[in-house]
Amino acid sequence: MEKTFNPSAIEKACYRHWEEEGMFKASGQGEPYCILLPPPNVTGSLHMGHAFQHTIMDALIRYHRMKGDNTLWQCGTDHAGIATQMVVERQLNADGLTRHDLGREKFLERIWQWKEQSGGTITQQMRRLGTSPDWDREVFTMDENLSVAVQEVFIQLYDEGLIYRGQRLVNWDPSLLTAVSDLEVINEEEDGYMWHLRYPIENSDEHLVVATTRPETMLGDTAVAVHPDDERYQHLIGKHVILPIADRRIPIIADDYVDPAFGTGCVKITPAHDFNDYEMGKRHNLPMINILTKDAKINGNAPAQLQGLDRFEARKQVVDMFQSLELLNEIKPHKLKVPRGDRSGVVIEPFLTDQWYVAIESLAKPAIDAVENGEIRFVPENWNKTYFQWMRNIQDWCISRQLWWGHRIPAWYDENENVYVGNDEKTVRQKYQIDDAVVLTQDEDVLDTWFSSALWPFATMGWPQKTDELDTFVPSSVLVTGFDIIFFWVARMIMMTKKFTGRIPFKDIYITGLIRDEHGDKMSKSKGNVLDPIDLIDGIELESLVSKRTSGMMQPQLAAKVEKNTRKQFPNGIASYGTDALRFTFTALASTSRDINFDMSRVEGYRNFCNKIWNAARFVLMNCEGQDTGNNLTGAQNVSDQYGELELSVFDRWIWSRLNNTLKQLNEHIEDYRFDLVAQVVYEFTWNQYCDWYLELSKPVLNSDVSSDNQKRGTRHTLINVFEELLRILHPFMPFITEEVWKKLQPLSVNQGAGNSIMLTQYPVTLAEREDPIAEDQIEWVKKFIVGVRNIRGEMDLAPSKRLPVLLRNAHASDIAKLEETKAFLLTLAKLDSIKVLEDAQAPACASALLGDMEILIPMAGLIDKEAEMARLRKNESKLEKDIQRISGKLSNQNFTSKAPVHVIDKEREKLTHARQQLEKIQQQIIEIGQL
RNA sequence: GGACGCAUAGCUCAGUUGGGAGAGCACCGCCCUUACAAGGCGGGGGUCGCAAGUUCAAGCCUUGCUGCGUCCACCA
Repeated sequence: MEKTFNPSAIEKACYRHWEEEGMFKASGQGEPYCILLPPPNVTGSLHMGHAFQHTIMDALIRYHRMKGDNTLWQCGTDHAGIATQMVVERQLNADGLTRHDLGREKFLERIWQWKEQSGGTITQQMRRLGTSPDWDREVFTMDENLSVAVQEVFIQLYDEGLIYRGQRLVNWDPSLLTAVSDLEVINEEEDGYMWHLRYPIENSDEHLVVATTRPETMLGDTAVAVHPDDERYQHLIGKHVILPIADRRIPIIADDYVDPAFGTGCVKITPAHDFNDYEMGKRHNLPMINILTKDAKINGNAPAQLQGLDRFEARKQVVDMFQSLELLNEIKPHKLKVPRGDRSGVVIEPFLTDQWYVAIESLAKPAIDAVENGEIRFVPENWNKTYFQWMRNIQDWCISRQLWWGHRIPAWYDENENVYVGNDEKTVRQKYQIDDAVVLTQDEDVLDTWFSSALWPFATMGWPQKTDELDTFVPSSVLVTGFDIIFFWVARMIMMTKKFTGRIPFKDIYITGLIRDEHGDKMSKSKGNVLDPIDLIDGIELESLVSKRTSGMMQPQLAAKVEKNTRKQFPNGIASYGTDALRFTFTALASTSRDINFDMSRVEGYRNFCNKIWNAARFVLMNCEGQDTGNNLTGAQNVSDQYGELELSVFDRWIWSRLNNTLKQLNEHIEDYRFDLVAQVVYEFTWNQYCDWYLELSKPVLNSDVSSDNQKRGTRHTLINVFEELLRILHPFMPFITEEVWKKLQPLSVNQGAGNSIMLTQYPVTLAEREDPIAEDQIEWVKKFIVGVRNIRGEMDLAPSKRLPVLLRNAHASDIAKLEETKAFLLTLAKLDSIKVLEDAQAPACASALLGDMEILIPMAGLIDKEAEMARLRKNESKLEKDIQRISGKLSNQNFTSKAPVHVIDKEREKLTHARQQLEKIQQQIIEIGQL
C-alpha cells in the first residue's frame, strides 16, 4: 500500500465495478426501504446542495442495504419546463432566432437534442459522488409512462370537477409570456415612488386624491374607493369622478377594505391589474378593463397616443400628462414590494387570462390530516408549522403554462370554445360523441413542471398500472429535501399520492439545511463564491477556477472582484480531496441547523481522516499479513473473551467494548437523522480510541518476546476484526476508501467469505457480550496513568526520548492489580524505564500526578526544574481550591440538601471528598518541593 | 402584519430528560519514536447576546429586549 491515501487512483474503477455487477438493485428480500430522489433538472449540473443531499440519501441507502432491507433508491430527472426552455431559447437568441422562427415542432426537437446532449451530466456527476441508486430504473418526467400518468391524473381530476378552466387574474410574466403560480413569484422590497394623482369629481370643483405606485394602471381604473365610515368622503360616495386622460366616468364606492389612515384614504380601483382590486371589482360588479398586451405594452383600450408603449415608458407619459393637466399632487419616495418572476427576474403583471386550475381544497384536507395525525413526520419537527400554515391557506393552483416544453394539456376545443378532456382526439370524440365534421383543436399550453413532479412517488412505480413496486415501495421510507421546495413539491406529492393511491408518499420528511459559504452567504455566481463538488473531489488549479467563476456572469462588472477574492482565498487552487472526504464533510455538517456554512478546512480535516484510516490499514496489514490471526478457531466469530488459543488482553476486550458502544450510539443517531453526531462518534472512535490508543497498546504485545503466541494471536485477531467491522460501519459514509481497504484486509478477517464488495456485506450489529465495563474501567486507569506522565513530560520539557523512572505512592490493592496486568503497556506508552511501588510515604523530591488516591511520582534528580514544577502544582492547587469552594458552598446550602435528589447530593459529596484528598496531596507536594 | 430560526472558544459548530462548558480548524511548546509530519505528545483560550423570572440548581425552561436571518401575507 502507498504511504498516503490517493483517492483518484481508486474511485472510478471501484464505482464501475459496483454498477456493472448490479449492486444497486433492490434485493427483493427483507423489509422494504425506499428513498425517492428529488429529480434534478435533466440539463443541470451537480451543485453543493445536491451533493449534500445525495450524500445523506446514499448513506441511508447503503446503511439499510447492508442491514438486509429490500432497498430501492428510485432516481430520475425532471424536464424542468421553464428552466430548460429558457436555456434553449437563449441558445437560439444567440443565433438571432426565437422559438417562433422554428415553430413548435422544430423547437421541441431542438430541446430533445439538448436533453440528449447534456442530460447525462448530472447523473455522471452523481456517479462521481459514489451514489448508489438503481440506474436501471432511472425515469425522466417526460418518459412515455410518466406522460400516461400525467394524463390519467389530469383527466380524472377534470372529470371529478377538481380541475377547471377559467378566466381570472394570474401572475403574468411578460418576458416569458406565460402565467406562473404564486410560488414562482418573488416579492422583494425595492425603492420606488408613490404618485399622488388628482381625479376631478363630476359636476364639482372638488377632487379626490389617490396614491399609486403604478400610475399607468389608472388607464384601467373603473372606480375609486373610500372607507364607508370615512367622514371626509361621506358626501362623495355614489358620485362619480372623471378619470383624466381616459375620460371615463367612474363611480366613487365605499368598501371597508380601504384603510382611511393610509395615504389619502382614497384608492383607485383597477380590477384587471391588481389582485385586491380584482376582488373588489367582483364585489361591486365593476367592469374589468385590461390595458396591457401580453408583453406588457399598452393596448387598444387606452388613448391612442399611449398605445404600444412599454408599461414603464407609459408610466412616465402618464405622469407627464397628469403634470401638464396640473393633476399631479406630489411624488414621494416609497419602498414597495415588487413581484418578480423567479426565473426571468422581470416584474410580474397581474393579468386577465384563461388558465387551468386545480381546485385544491379537497385535496389539501387529507394531506393536512396525514401530518396532523403523525402518519407523516417532519424532521426537524418544526417544519410542520410551515407546512400547516401554507396548507391551511392554500389557493387554487394555476397549472397551465404558455410554454412548449412540457406535458401538453389533454384538452380539445371546438369552434365554440367548448372544452373536451381526454387522452387524445379520438378518445375525446368517442367520450363526448363528437361528429367527425366538428373541428377540434388541442390546447396549446403545457402543464406546470411541478404537476408531473407531484406524481413522482407513484408514477415512478408504474401507476396507473397495478405493479408490485406500488405495493412494496409506496409509501417510501423517507424524503430527503430542502425546505425551499416544501410547497412546490412536498405538499403537492402528499396531496396527489393520497388522492390517487390512498397512501402517504413517504413516512418521514428529512429537511436538510441549505449549504452556504463559510461566512454564511448564499452561494451564487454573482458573489463568485460557488464551489463545484467535483472540484473538491478532483481538485482544480487556480487559473481554471478563476475562469470558471468569472465566465458567463450575468453582471460581468463583478468579475474583477470575484477574481480577486478567488485568488485570495485559493492562492494555490483547490487540492484534490477525494469523494470520501467530501462526503464525510457533508455528513458531519448535517446538524439540525437551517443554514450550513461550508468550511473548506473541514474537508481538509476529513481528508486527513481518510489518510488516518489508510495508514491504520497499513499497520494492521503489516502486522497481520502472513500471521495467524486466529480466525479459524472455534468461537472466533463472536469473540469477546478467551477461547483457548485466542487470548484476549484487557485492552483487546476494551476496544471490542468501545466498538460496540460506538455502534450503539451510531444506530440511535441514524434513527434521529443526526448525521453530524454519526460522524462525530465514528471519527472519535476511529482516531481517538482505535488509532491513538488501541494501535499503540497493541505494539508492546506484537513486538515483545515476553507475550505468548496466544496473546499475540488474540491481539492480531482483535486488530484485524475490529478494523474490518469498523470499515463496514464507515462504508455508508465513505464508500470508496472502505471498499478499497476492505478488499485488502477482508481475507485476514473472520469475514473472509463475505463476497467481493463491502457494500453487500452485513452491517455490524451490537452484541451484549462485547460490553465489558471492567475492561473499560481498567483502560481508563491506564490512560490516566499515561496521560499523567505525559503531562509532566510535556510541561517540564522533558525529551520524549528520555526514559523516566516512576514511583507510585499510596497505591491501593486495586491499583497494584491493574499495574500488574498492564505494566508492559505503561512502560512502552509512557516511555518509562521502571515503575516502583513505594512501601511507605518516603520519597525523593518528585514531580507528581494524581490517579485517584495514588500519586505518580517522577524523581526530579536534575531533570526537573523546581520552579516549573512549583508553578504546575500551584495551578492545580488553585483549580482544586475553586472546585472545593464551589461544591462546599453548594453542600452547605440547606435548600440544596433538603430539595435536591439524593443521588445528586451524594455525587456532590463524593466530588468534594475526592477534591479535598487531591488538594491535600498537592499541598504536601508543594511543601516537599518548597523545602528543596 | 403573521410564522419560524439563530446568537456558546479567534473561525465553523455540537451540547440529547435542567445537576461539574465540548469538537474540528486556527494558535503556542516539544518531537522526522519503523501505520500516518495529511502525523505524535502536551498546552493556552469562553460573563454560553442582554435583562428579569421559575428552580436547591439555568447554556438548556418562561417572559421581555437587542442583533442577524428565513418563509408567508401585504396598504393602494
